[in-house]
Amino acid sequence: MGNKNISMAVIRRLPKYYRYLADLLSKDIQRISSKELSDIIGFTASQIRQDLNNFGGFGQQGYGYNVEALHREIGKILGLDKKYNAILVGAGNLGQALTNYSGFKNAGFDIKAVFDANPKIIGLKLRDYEIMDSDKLEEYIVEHNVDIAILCIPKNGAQDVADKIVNAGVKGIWNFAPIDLEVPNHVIVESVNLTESLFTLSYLMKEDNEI
Amino acid sequence: MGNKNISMAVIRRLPKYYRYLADLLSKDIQRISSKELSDIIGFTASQIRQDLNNFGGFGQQGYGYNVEALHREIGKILGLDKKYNAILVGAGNLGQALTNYSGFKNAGFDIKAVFDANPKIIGLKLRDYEIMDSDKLEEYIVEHNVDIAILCIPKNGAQDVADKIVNAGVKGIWNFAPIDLEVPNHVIVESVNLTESLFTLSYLMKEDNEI
DNA sequence: TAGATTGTTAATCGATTAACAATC
DNA sequence: TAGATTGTTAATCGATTAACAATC
Repeated sequence: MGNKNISMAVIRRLPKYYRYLADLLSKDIQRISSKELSDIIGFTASQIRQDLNNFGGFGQQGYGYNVEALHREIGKILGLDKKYNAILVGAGNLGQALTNYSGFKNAGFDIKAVFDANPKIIGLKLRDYEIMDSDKLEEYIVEHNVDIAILCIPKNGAQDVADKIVNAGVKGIWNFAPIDLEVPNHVIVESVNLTESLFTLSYLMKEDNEI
Repeated sequence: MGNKNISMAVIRRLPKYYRYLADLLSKDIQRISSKELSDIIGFTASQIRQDLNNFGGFGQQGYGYNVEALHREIGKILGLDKKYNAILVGAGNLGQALTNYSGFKNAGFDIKAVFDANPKIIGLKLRDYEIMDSDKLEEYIVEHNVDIAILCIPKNGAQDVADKIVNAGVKGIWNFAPIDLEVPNHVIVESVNLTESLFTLSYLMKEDNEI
């Protein structure tokens, strides 16, 4: 229950609301109207009210929204109060960078272990983690109740790894491999495709030149 | 000219077409119909034909599309044949990882220099680059005709850096700072917001649990 | 109370899908 | 030629914006 079939367009705006509300909070601003929020966030006031009303009536006529309460509510909607066990697979450059990424704790993701298939780095220390052999992936997932995997591995083999970890019980994947993973319906994949982002920038720069 | 006011929805599908066509090419597949492409890429055949026809009639009735020609054309549409001078600002974990990112050369982005504001790492070697002082940013941009900057810096100060580099002549920014940069109309910003992506994953995992 | 602003319905806009004539 | 499949127009669907009664 609770799911009124919210569109992805709305969902992807939620983190932005959350971020701007945190900014307001840090400036000790206590209330805000949809009009004022519109001015700083760039969505229309109408859209803001529509978006929020998908989840509840958080505002008050004649007053607007209480910044702290709305921030807290959106945090709950985003599931930031939930805790998940996570692992990181692929301790290359990007994987190492993400291991240091502070965002995980805000999202309630607890990185329990780091894996790699390269014998040259297995056993090495990376921050608080000793890099483990990818062969141990399934065993570890089952034993430690891992919910989420962060995949920082090359395109080749990514689907194989996804199959294995999903089989072992992983329910969500933050995917940095440049491939569209195929997973069962109950598994969530959120992909960050750097190449697609870069190519989009390339396209937009070209367009600009042409105008 | 050439810009028929293509929607962002279409633009963000282009890199995906390009990637799937490259896959087909590597499998020596020479022709493909919108129906067959639909089956592997997941968009409807109708959408594929609509998308492509924004840029020209690349197909042939009764035959379909020539994979190699279409791949090449989309590469041109994406501006991958164009060359740009780029710099990377912020040689922290993520900046270091991106310095090693092979995608830049495919997009025609030539990283000319790496900058950081931290005195402790200025002067150190990072791959082929000696990390330069961010104080030299504007001077360097003007002298070396830098078109594009990759920003891997913290939220605080990101807008200041953006203002400076735009002022010095940068026309495009690949932004990893978790902030919506304000830039003049002629400057393109493409942002990768890891926190927003992670929060989206958090939301989707929660939703699934509720169903 | 009067003014402000929400929550929500209705109108508009844009994107996706369906249909089919054109044509290879 | 007959069959296949495009390019393109028309229909549908969904998302955004506008409007306003409800109400704090």
